[in-house]
Amino acid sequence: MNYDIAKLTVAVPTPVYPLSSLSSFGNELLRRMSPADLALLEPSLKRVALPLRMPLVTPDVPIEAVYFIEHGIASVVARTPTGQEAEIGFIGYEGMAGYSLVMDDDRSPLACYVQLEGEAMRIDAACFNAALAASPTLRLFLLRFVNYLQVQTGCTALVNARLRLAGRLARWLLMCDDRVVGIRFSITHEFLATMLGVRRPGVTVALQELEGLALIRSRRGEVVILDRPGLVALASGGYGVPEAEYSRLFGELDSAAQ
Amino acid sequence: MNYDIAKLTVAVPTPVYPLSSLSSFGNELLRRMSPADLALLEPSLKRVALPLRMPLVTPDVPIEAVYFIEHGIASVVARTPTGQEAEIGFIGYEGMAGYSLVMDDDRSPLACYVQLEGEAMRIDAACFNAALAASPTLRLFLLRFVNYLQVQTGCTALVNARLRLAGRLARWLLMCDDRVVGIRFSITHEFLATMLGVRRPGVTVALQELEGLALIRSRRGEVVILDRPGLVALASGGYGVPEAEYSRLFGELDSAAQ
DNA sequence: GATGGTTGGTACGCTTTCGGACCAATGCGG
DNA sequence: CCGCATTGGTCCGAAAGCGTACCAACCATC
Repeated sequence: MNYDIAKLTVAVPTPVYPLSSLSSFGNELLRRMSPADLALLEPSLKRVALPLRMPLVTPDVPIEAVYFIEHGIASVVARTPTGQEAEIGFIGYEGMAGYSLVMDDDRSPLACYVQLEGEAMRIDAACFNAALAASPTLRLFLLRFVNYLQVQTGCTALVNARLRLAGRLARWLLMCDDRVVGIRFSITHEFLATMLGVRRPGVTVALQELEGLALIRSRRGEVVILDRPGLVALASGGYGVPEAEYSRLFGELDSAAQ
Repeated sequence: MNYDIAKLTVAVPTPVYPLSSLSSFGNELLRRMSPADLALLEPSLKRVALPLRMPLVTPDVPIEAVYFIEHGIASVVARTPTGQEAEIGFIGYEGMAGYSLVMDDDRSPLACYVQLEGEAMRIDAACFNAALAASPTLRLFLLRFVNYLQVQTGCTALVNARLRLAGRLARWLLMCDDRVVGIRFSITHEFLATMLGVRRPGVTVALQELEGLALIRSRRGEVVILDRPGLVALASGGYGVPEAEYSRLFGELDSAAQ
């Protein structure tokens, strides 16, 4: 476990908005939306656990609920009919799963499931849609996240086409590090191979390469980030664009706030 | 030249809506939006030529105008700071360039430019934003296209990770074929290499492979599709998901209507 | 502390793709 | 009709990654 559950229940700093005594959320979208929009959602939000591999969106099935992630990581995944899959979106406490509803659709051909266990604020699709219908500003606000995710997915397509495995792996580790408390996280080679769309032994070798450069430290089922700038350099431009986009759209992430 | 300019000026079938005498558009979004929403946009729409390589969206620069493509093809392209690029979105008469405005953003880190010359209905960003502000239904309608494009980009990321060059090339040719009148189009190997993010000689070899399977016929600066089902099979699942998504969101494309 | 499932490390030959270079064919403009 | 830029075809060695297989290390459980 690489985050502190206890932290979720401790006191938070002085509220800025009247409502914020109720809005001690780890999720950046909930933290940053207007108090009025948050008030619309809040009665229907329920804190739920996100166990490993829990499906949040099932392909071509109506979306049951939206999840504002508090911590942990969910991946948006595309699959070929033959069962090959690759990660095309990476969502942590800065985002939400089930974003298709924001675009007035009720389902998606892409899957989304939990990759690093955590917690989320869950809201039923019906309640969420009602809030969207009631507040144009809520939809516009959440569309910024959709916009960001589109950029992120585009960059994933770019690095998949252009970068070698070590570079793609470095990017993935950086994105994971951005969304996790602390500098280490639990992850298996097998899992990384599925996400990156490569062979498992390839991941082993690539991790060794990164470890040889003293950028990470790799243990059984665990990776420790040692040198972020080094990883960014190795990702050779594949990391940074979506992150800058998020900052532009939402302001800087306060990583200490998580 | 692989489309018929003259066709743009000939009479169209009997209108369904009162407005449709004015709405003889090749663009599917303009054809399918509600008459009221079309009426909002129509006074500001201007038919413009899309010469090869014309930039429609410049990265990190405010979007000047939205282009509803009548024919021809625009590509959304992601670039690394080092200048490597790859195509992450493919837009023809079924879509629009400058879609970031629909998500209430005024710019994008992704470039968009013309890859196959054609024509578009252009509308100034300010006019377009005014129409969006005036009509919630217009935004919801165009969000379906954003949704579709997100799926398409995701599939691009998937095939870039999983498919070999011949498969990715087959997918690209199919997508091109879907958006072009006739079974042939003008394209250089160099250009395809840039789009797919590979070496130019690699494209030459892959095209020969497809030609050897009698799926296409390749001439200098031109490709002819001979066997669509064969290409779909070779793309091994990489083609079809976004296309089905478009049909679900907008109904079947009437390719004869173009 | 034996057992068995999970996870990680390694090896092998093979295919794909790369990077670079070079030349041939094409077709346009003078 | 010639010259030249564009485009396409080919070749080379090298690197990356694949598919497969096998074994070692680790860990939970009994």
